Amino acid sequence: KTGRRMFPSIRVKVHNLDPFQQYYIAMDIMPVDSKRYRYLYHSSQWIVTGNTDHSLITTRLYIHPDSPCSGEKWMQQVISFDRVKLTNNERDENGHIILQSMNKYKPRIHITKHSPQMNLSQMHPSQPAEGVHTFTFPETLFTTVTAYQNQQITKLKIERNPFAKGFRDSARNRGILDGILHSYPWHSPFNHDFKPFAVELQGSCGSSTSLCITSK
Amino acid sequence: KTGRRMFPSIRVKVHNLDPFQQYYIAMDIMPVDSKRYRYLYHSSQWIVTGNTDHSLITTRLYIHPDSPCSGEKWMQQVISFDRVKLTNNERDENGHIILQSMNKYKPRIHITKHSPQMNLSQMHPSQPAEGVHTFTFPETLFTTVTAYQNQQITKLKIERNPFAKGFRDSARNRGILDGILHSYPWHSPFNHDFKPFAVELQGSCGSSTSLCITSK
DNA sequence: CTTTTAACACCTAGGTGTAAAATT
DNA sequence: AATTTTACACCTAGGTGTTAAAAG
Repeated sequence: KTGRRMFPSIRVKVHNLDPFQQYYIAMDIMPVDSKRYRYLYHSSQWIVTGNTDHSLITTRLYIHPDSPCSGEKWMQQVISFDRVKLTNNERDENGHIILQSMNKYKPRIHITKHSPQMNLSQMHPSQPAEGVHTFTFPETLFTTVTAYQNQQITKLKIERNPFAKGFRDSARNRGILDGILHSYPWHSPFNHDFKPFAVELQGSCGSSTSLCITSK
Repeated sequence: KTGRRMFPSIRVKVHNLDPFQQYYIAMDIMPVDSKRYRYLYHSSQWIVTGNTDHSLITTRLYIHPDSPCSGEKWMQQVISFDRVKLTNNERDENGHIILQSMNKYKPRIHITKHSPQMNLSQMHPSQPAEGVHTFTFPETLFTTVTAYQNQQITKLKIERNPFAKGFRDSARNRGILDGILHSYPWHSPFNHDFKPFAVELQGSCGSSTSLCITSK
C-alpha cells in the first residue's frame, strides 16, 4: 500500500512574491460536493449514485519538498507537485493524501510566509488561516476511481506518462490520441478520471494581496 | 558530472533535544590538514607528497532533507546522510560538496535551533556560530581518490554497497572480506579510501549544553 | 453485479565499479 | 607515469496499467 501519484501532475508558477522572504508552498485536495458518482459507459457520463460524508476525514496537507524557500527561488521555477501521492486507505500512515473513490475533488495550492509561530497545520482547514493564500483552478477538478472507466483516459495516460511506456503501441494508437489530448489534457488519483480543461488558462489571483499564481 | 555519494554513509542518532523545539541538522566536510597524499601500493600506506591550499574554496553545507524538524522526530530515527554527494569539480553548480582528490577530510554534523533570524550560511564557517552545535567523529576520517588505491576497499564497497551488486562474485570473495570488514567498516567520497574505525564508539558530546550525539 | 486488491511485466531514474581513453 | 574522465553493463528503487482474484 504505497499510494499512487496523480498523473498529469499539478504544476504552477508564482509571481509577485517578495524575493527575500521565505515561503512555504503546499497542496491539499478538497471534495467539491458530497456526492458519489458512477460512470455510465454507454452514455459516457458520470451520474450521481449516492452521498459521501467528507466531514469524518481530516484533509491532509502536502508540503512542497522545496519548502521553505525564498520568494526569489520559488518564482524562478515551475513548481511541480508530481511527487504527491494519493490513497483510498483511511488508515494510511505514510502521510499520503486520503481520498474516497468515485468522488469529485479539486486540488488547492497554499502559499504562506515562513514564520516560526505559523503552525503549518493551520493551513489546511476549511476556514482560511491568517496569512495563508489559497488558490484553486477549475480545470483541475477530477473524479477518483480504482479502475479506469473510460478508455480515452487510459490511452492518455499510457501515451503521456513515462512510467507507462511499456503499454504503448505507437502504431495502433497513432492519431487516435490527438483528439483525446485536445479535450482531456489533465489529471488523476490512485486511479482516475477527470474533466477536460483548456490549456494556458490563467488561474485565480489573490486580489487582496500582491500574490499571483498561474497554472502552467 | 553528477557527483558521487559517500558509501558507508554517515548515520547518527541524537539525544537530549527539546522534543517541541524545531532544529536544523546539517553536514559539511572539513580538511584535516593541508597535505596531499599518495598511496604506496607495495607498502600499503599513504605518504605526504605535497601541500594543498584549502583556503581558496568555500566549504559547502549539506542540510539534511528532513530539516527543519522537531527534536522529537529527530530523536526517533537514525539520521542518515546517504544522499549527500561529493565532487571534485570546483565549478560545481549542483550544490554538491566540493573536495580535492588525494586529501584527507573529516565530516562534521551541525545542529541548531530553527529560528528565522538564523542564517544557515552561518553554520559552516570555521569559526563556530552562535547557537550551532558541531560534532565530529575521529573514526570517519577518510582520504579522497578518483580511483581506488587499495583492493581491500574495492572489495568492501562491492560487497556492502547494494548498487555495486553487479560486481559481486560471492563464491570467490567469500571469507576474504571478513578480515577486511573488521578493520575497514567505513567511509568514502567521489571514489575513495579511508581509515578504519571501531564500531559502536561514542561520538563527542557537547558538554556545555544538553545536546548529545552518538555515532550509529 | 460492481468495485477493490495484489502480483506482475515493463518501464523510468539513478547509484555502482570497470576499463579504456584522455589529461596532466 | 600518475591521475582523471567517460561510456558502459549491471544493479537498486520505484512508478505504470494489466489481469485475475478477492471483496462487497
